[in-house]
Order: sequence, then structure tokens, then C-alpha cells
Amino acid sequence: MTLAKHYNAGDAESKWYKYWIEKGYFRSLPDEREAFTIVIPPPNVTGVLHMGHMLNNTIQDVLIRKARLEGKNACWVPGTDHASIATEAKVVKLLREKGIKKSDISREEFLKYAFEWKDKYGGLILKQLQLLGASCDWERTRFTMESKLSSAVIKVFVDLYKKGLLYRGLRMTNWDPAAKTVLSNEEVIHNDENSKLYHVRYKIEGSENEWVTIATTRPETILADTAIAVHPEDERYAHLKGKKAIVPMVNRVVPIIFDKYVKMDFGTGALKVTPAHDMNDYEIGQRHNLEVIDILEDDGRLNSKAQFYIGIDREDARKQIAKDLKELDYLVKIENYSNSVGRSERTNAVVEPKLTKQWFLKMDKFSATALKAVEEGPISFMPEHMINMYRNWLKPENVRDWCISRQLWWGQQIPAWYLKENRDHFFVAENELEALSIAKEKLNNDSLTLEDLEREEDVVDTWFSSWLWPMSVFDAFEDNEEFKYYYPTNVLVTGWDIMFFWVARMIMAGYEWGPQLLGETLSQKKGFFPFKDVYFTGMVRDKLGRKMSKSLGNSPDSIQLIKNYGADGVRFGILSAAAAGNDVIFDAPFADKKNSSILNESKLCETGRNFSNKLWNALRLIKGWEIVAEPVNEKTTKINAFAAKWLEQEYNKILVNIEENFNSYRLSEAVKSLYNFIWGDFCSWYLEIIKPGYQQPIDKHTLETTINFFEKFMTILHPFMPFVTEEIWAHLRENRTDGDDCTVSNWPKTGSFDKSLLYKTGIMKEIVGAIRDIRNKNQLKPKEILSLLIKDTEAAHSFMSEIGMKEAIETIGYVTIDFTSKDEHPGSNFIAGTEQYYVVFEKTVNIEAQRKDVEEELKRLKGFVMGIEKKLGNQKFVNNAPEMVVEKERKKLADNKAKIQLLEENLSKLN
RNA sequence: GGGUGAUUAGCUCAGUUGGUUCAGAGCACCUCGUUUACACCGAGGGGGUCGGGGGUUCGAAUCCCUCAUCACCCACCA
Repeated sequence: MTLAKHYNAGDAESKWYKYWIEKGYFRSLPDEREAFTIVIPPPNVTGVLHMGHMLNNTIQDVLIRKARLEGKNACWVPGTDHASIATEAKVVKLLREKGIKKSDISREEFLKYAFEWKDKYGGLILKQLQLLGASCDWERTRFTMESKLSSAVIKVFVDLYKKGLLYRGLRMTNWDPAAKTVLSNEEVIHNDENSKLYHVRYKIEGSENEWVTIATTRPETILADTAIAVHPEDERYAHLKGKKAIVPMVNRVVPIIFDKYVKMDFGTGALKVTPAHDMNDYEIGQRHNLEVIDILEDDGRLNSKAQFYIGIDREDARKQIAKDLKELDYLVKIENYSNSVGRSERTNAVVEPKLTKQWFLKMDKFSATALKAVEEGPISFMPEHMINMYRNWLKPENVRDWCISRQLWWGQQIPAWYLKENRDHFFVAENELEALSIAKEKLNNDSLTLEDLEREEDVVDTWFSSWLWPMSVFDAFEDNEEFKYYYPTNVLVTGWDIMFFWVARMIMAGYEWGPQLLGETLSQKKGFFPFKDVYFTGMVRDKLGRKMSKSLGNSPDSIQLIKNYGADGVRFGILSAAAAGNDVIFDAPFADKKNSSILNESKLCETGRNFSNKLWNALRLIKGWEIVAEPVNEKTTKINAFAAKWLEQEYNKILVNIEENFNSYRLSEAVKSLYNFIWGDFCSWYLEIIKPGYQQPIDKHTLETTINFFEKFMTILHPFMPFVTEEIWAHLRENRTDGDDCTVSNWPKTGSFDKSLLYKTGIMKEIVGAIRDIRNKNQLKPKEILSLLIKDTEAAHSFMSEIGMKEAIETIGYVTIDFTSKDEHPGSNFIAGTEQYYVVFEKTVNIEAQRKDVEEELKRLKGFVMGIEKKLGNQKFVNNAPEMVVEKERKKLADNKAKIQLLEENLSKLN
């Protein structure tokens, strides 16, 4: 069979993914093996694969595939998140396009549409993950709003209520006028925006022409003002004590109050107080018993209480009132101003502070637990410094109760029933019958029926279902054996941006319900935290350092990337760019549609693709050899034995290195060192050394050894680049038995390696490099056989006595090696290790250039030696440094002194 | 205002416990090379006083202090 010149990633990918699924390699069921579990951070069900997902999921796949190779019961649970606000907004928009208004249909109808839409278009992202090679157990795919997971949410809600941790309260909340729901603080994104600062004067009551001027960015809220506030120590306003001001236009008489909140040096030092529409004003209002006048509708339009601009959106009203205030001579001036504006993360609408009644979860106990779990173990963060951000967030003074209700339909409806005739009475239960019986008992009224109750309309925050994810995907709340087997999960891989939204809250949930669900004995043994390690990935940013987002259009088309470079190429590219926790600047090739040229292509993915091709061609080389059973000759036997012995040492060394990198989650280091090892040591050195001459055969033993190496390398590379390694595995083991696949091969055990041999081969590389350099500089043909003479010393003989060394250098350097006692030979010379070598040829060499080289090298070495001598002359160093370090310095000194001597001799001959 | 991180080659970034020639990789660049696995290639090369200053140490890219610049998070912003 002849192999194509280039590796065809696309063909291999579709073939192998299908095959793996057929074989059930990703399926996991509890058994006697050690479990290795990862739950996917569920992407939004409506989402499409972007760079962040690719990074995140490639890392998870690497970890899970390695665990699988190690013989663990690897289980990666996939799934999607219902993403309340985002999805509901999308469905509302879609219905509107169809001419259906959300307000015209019932909750049931809406949910029917939403589920239909979700079933049809949702979960695309999971298909895309398969293109990337993600080895999830797809039979375990879960959805946060499916019935079992929803019922877990309900159970948890009721449990928290019973524990007294849930309460309803009237609070200033963040209101999204577009989605018409309340938001948690975390869902509000603050950014500086250009706005205007309006200076408006209010007349003092009972005065002829006395005014007080305030500054505001929101003049439309003047209509809801119920006080003017100044600082108690502000002498400018001391005379206003006890006086009142008249609110422009509405002519409301409001008190002038004194409150330390007011900053004297800001604006005019006088502040209008609008308790209904500003968080701080609300608090001032509480302190001074001010009236709260809410002039906004749920959708952000002004209501009748405003008296003016009724039915007009607040932003339009702002423009109009500015005009009107000017005409009425209340407007003193307008300044340009930049201030922070909060927008809804999901709808981008400007968020309004609004007094609403919501459900809250008390957080003090939870946050203390979550903080302790990371500060004192057992959970560890990678990178470690992420704990600082975590700690900062969970500090008692920074923790606020979690507002968990949302005025939406897409989500789990809160299991609380109100008494219709008096909504101050409500009953929390898993279902309405239970609620009724609680109601009867509480109100001591047996005549109540279901008709008397009505259910809370609100749903819970999406994160109130996600925080159960690592438990609920194993049906933990149904006392499931799988939960006891798989939990706690081994590692969570996620972006640091949802550390608080999600990571902290999963830890809280784990500690809250883990003990009771696992049973005390088991939880003592396994721990009830949801994961042992958290690997925080960085954000993927574009060339300008901007977070990749759909709205900016700066994210490359992931699927196109995979098509261009192969899934393995993309995996390689994104992995090698991403050290844990560091943001990744990803040069997005297709971000700018106008410019999607070769110039823009992502170099790292290209390197990955090239690597796949390199592997493929190494395979082609091996496959092209004609095999003979017997050794070709004694010399090749020696060479090949030497090469194999050496490669074995390098391999053992790289294994240790990779293991260390895995243990500390330095996956980018691991993949890079593998790349260098396979490309450099295996392809450029080993294969070149053992490669038979043109149309020469190779002996069976060498071929088998080589294939054996290649297979091992495919196994350790497999987690990173699953497709190409599987493809090559299949070609290397043509007659393999069923189930003998790279995906389920055995991860090797680390062994020891011979450092002295590695040192010697280092010298060998130096020698060959020097020969090649001399050829280059003297325009000698790369493969013309030259004579290489070695100055006859004991050390030189010892070096060359390594079996196969001499022959290997002869083969790969295209030289014949002999010893010499003479000091002068035509041609050129070099020093490698501490020995003198001569490359013999008749061409005239550029003496001047050579002398310059030697002089420069001498200068460098002399400086270096001087440094070492100084170091060794320092008694403190000799006394304090470890003996090993001192010994190394001594050896360095001796070696380099010998080198200097040789160079000086060489130089004298050049003069 | 509180906090975190970054600053290393032209670019993007590694560098683990302070100690091996530790100053690295990839890309870019320069020279040479194509019937002989791969031009998605091979061989070789140039390029950085590790942001500035100070300190600790026998020894600092690495630890401490300080300054500068940049990024991000939280809070505030009439």
C-alpha cells in the first residue's frame, strides 16, 4: 500500500471518531477500577463552539484520555446548560419574528415553543466538540433543565428553605428592563461610558431667589426626587438647615437633609436623592425616612407617578427633560462626563436599580465553608495564585446574599405557593399537594383547597441549577450508586471568569449536601467536595487583547480552523499557547472576514498540522523499507544498537518530564517537549542514523525496534493529538487484533535513564553539527565523504569506545574517522567536548574568517573561565554551596581550560 | 480606593525548589540544499546586560523593597 505524501486529517478524523464510538471506548460504567471523573462545564444549550470552549475542552480531553490510557475508569460527562436569560431572550426574539408576542401566550405555550426550539437547534455545540475529538461518554449527556436535574433543584430549594437559609425580601435589585427580570450583581457588567452631567437648580422653599444646584447624570429621575442631601460639615450649605427645596416641574417640596455619604468635592456638593432609582439614594432614604416614588415601569418607560413623559422610555425622557429644564431656566449647565454604566450581561440593556421583592439565599455560612475548602484543602487551584481572587471575593465583608429569583419562564419554577387572598402567606414544598397540607396546618384552616393557592411565577437563577451539576449528573439526589462511585470528580477545568458564579457555588453545594447524599462513612473516605483540583484556563483573547466574543466578531470560526489544520493541529496549537491561568492571545485567522488571507493564519495551529504531517512521513519512511531477516552487516548492527540504546534513554527521560508536567498541569510544556523529542530526537537523529542507504534493506530486528518506539510515542502523544496517533498506530500494527487501538493502549511506566550516555550523545550532536557547519562555510557538498581526524588522546579513545558511536557519526556526518597525532591538517578544525577534531579537505579555507571565529570563541571562553575561577576562589562559595555544585564548577573549569588551550594552539597555527 | 497578574529575542510566549552553558521554544529573519519520508522539508546561522533602581545571598530571570508601564478583577462614581 502506498501512502499519500501528506497526512489527510479530515478523513482520519471522521473515520476514527466513528470507530471509537462504535467500540464504546468513551463509555464508562462503575466497576472495580479507580474512577477518573470530569464533568464538563456545560456550555449554553444555544451556544456554538468558540475558542474558549476549544481550549477548555481540549484540556479536559487530554486529561481524560491520559487517565484512560493509564487504565483508570475514565468518565467525562457532557451536557448543556439551559442558560435562563440568554435562551429566553433568544426564544422571545424568535417568536417575535414569527409575529408572536410573549405577553400574548401562556407560560405553558411559551415553554412548549422553547423546548421545541431547544430540541431542534440546541446541543449543536456537543456535535462540534466531537469534531474536536472530545472523548465524552455521550450516553451520559445531561441538560440542566431535564426533569431529573430540575427535581434536584426543587429538592434543594425546599431543603434550604427548611433550614432557614432562604428568605423573601424587598431589596434594591438590578433590573433588566429588556428581559424584565432581576439580575444578580455578577450579571451586571460595568463599563465606562460617555455621558453628560447635568447641573440643575432647585428653588429653596419660601425664598425669593435662593437656589441650590445639584449635579446628576440622570435628570429624568428628578421627577422621583424626595430630598436634597448635603454633607453635614459643608459650610456652603449650612444655612439650608431646616429648609426645604422645590423639585422642578413636579413642584414637590422636599427636605434638605444632611448625610455624610455626600462628597463635598464632587459636583456642586449637593445631591438629589431618588430612593427609588439609585442604590445609595435608597440607603440614604432608609436613614432619613424618605418617601420612595417609583416612576418606572418594568420595561423602563416612565409611569404616571412621574407626571411628565408618561409612557416614554427613560433614555428618551432624559433628552426631553434636559430640553424642558433649559426652557424653564432650571438647567445651569451640562458637562461631558464619563461614568460607569451597568449593563445586563445577557441583553446588554442598561440596568435599573429597582426595589423589588425577591428570593435570597443567605451566604455567610456557605462562603465561609467554600473559602476554607480551598484555603485549607482539600481543593487546590491551578494556578495557585487564583486563590487570592477567590479569597477576595469570599471575604465576609464582600459577600452578599444571593438573589436567586428571576422573572422568567425558562428555568425551574420556584416551588412556593401563595395564599391567593394574602400573598404574605406562602408555603414552600416539592409539590402543590404538600404545599396545601402545609398551608392547612400553618393557617390552621382545613377548608383550604388548591384553588386558594397560586404558585410563585419566578424561576431560579441558572446558577442555582449549575451549582449542583457535579452531583446531579450522577443523579445524586435520587440516592444513586453511580454518584458514590464517581464523586468527587478529579478535576474541574474552567475559565476564571466564572470562579464565583459557578466554582465557588459548586463547592458550597458539595459541602451542603455531600455528606447526607454520600452517607457519612463514604464521605469521610472520599470527601464530599465536588472536585480535587481546579484548573483555571485563561481567557482567549484576540491580537488586541480583547476577549473573544460574538458581538466583536473577533472569534475565529472554530470549525473552519479544524478544517484547515485538522483537529489535532488545532489542539496542538491551542494547547501549546496556553499555560494554566494565563490568557491566550490567539491570532485569529478568520476573525476579520475581509482579511482572511494566508497572512493571517494562525501559526501555532499550522505548526500542529505540520507536526501531524511529520509523523505521517516518518511512518511513510518506515513503511517504505524493504525488510531482510538477517542483519545487513556488522557495522549497521552496531550503529542501530547504539541508536536504539540512546533513544531509549531519551525516551525514559521525556517520560519523567511529561509525568511531572502532567502532575502540575503544565500541559503546554508537556506537548512542547513531546514535539521536540519526536521531531528532533526521533526523526532528525534516530531515523537518520538507522535509515538504510538508498534502496538498501533494513534488518527485521531494527525495524521491529523502531516500530516499537514509534508505537510508544504514539501512546504518549495520543492525549494531545488523538486522531493522527490512532491513524499511525493502525498502520504500524497492520495485523493487530480487535480492540488493539491507540486510544486504549497502555500508558508506559517511567524508568531510569543513563545520564552519561545522554551526555555522550550530546557531544555526538556537537560533532555532527560542527562538521555540517564546516561544510556550509566551505561550500562542501553535504554528502561528500570527508576524513574526520581526532587528536589521539586517552579521552578521545574512551569517547569513541562507546559501541556504535564511531559508526553512527560516520553515517550521519558522512565522514570516515581516524585518530591522528599530528597537529596540522589541510581543511578545518573544531573542538567538541574537550577534544580536537580535524575535517580534512583540499579547498582553500578563509583563514581570516576562521581566525576571527577562534578569537571570538577564545574571548568568550576566557571570560567564562574567569568567572568560574572567581567563584571557586571565593571561600564562601566553596564552603556554603552544596558539594555537587562545587564539583560541577570544578569540572566546568577544567574542561574549559582544556578547550582554551586547544583553541590557542589552533590560533597560533593560523598566524 | 482594595486586589491580582504581567514586563525575557523582531513577534507570541515558556522558564518548576535560587545552583548543569540558564538565558530557552515556536514563528519571523539570513545562508545553503530538492530524482533518494516530509518544502506542511532538511542543514547551518544571526538576534536578548530577563522593564529601571536598590537589597538579601557564595550565587538572582527566579526571593525582598522601590519606581515605571500595561492588563484584569472587586468596590465607588451625583
